[in-house]
Amino acid sequence: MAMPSPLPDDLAELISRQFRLLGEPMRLRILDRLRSGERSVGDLAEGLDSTQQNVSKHLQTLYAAGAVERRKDGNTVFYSIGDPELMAMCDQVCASVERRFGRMAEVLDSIKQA
Amino acid sequence: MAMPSPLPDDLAELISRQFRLLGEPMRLRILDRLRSGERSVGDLAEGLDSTQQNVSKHLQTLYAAGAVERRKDGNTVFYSIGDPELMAMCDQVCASVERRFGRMAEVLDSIKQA
DNA sequence: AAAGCCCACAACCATCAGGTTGTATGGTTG
DNA sequence: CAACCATACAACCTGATGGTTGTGGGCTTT
Repeated sequence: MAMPSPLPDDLAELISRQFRLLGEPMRLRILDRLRSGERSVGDLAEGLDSTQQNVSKHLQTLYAAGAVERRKDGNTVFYSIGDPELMAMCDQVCASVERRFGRMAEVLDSIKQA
Repeated sequence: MAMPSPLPDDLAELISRQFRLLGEPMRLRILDRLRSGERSVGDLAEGLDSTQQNVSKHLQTLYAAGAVERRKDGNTVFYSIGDPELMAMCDQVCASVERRFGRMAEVLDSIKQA
């Protein structure tokens, strides 16, 4: 399924919103931690060396977008991956970045040899 | 190829930068117009109902990231898609958004019937 | 019931990036 | 050479957003 052309303004807005969701390092790092299974807010905050409030805020954003799921147990809340498709996209971009850096490394090597 | 876990801060920064590149409606719309072939800056500006300066600025951003290519002919500059992989990602997210809205439509219908 | 823990909400600040306006640069045309 | 055109550059304003701080609200434990 492809994008309709010309891309309507409101659809562009929706798509860009999805990309912006993944356009913050902290959110990517949160999602990364969730790959190994569900985690509590405090657990994430500690592991990511951030504040509970900040992590909670980002989790709200991710949750509102359907990127993560919630499970409440006692007074702790566990979050987990809610959209495997988004994770696949992260992998895809990560691979792209690594390829790009691979090419950069080759260029640097060729310069070094000259 | 998957993301390394735990995701290093600098890699998270690089990946998020890629997502942010596509996180602006105007850039998505520019890329969309380029799907049908190379376009000049003024051409794009007119079609997108924006200013030449604004479109040019976004094109610089896209170019710096390798998302588009430049070709100069006389005193006009033609831009074209530089990274088909990014376009595939746009399609992917667009499809995801449409699926999501499809589900929303279903829910709304079920509510309406109740 | 009192204290403590975990999380969410709200207000604030600082930063960043998109849009606009004005202008410079480089190439073409008369 | 002068006028003109297309593009790029720079300065500015403003809205959006990430991070911090303070606090409130559940739930658990003793």
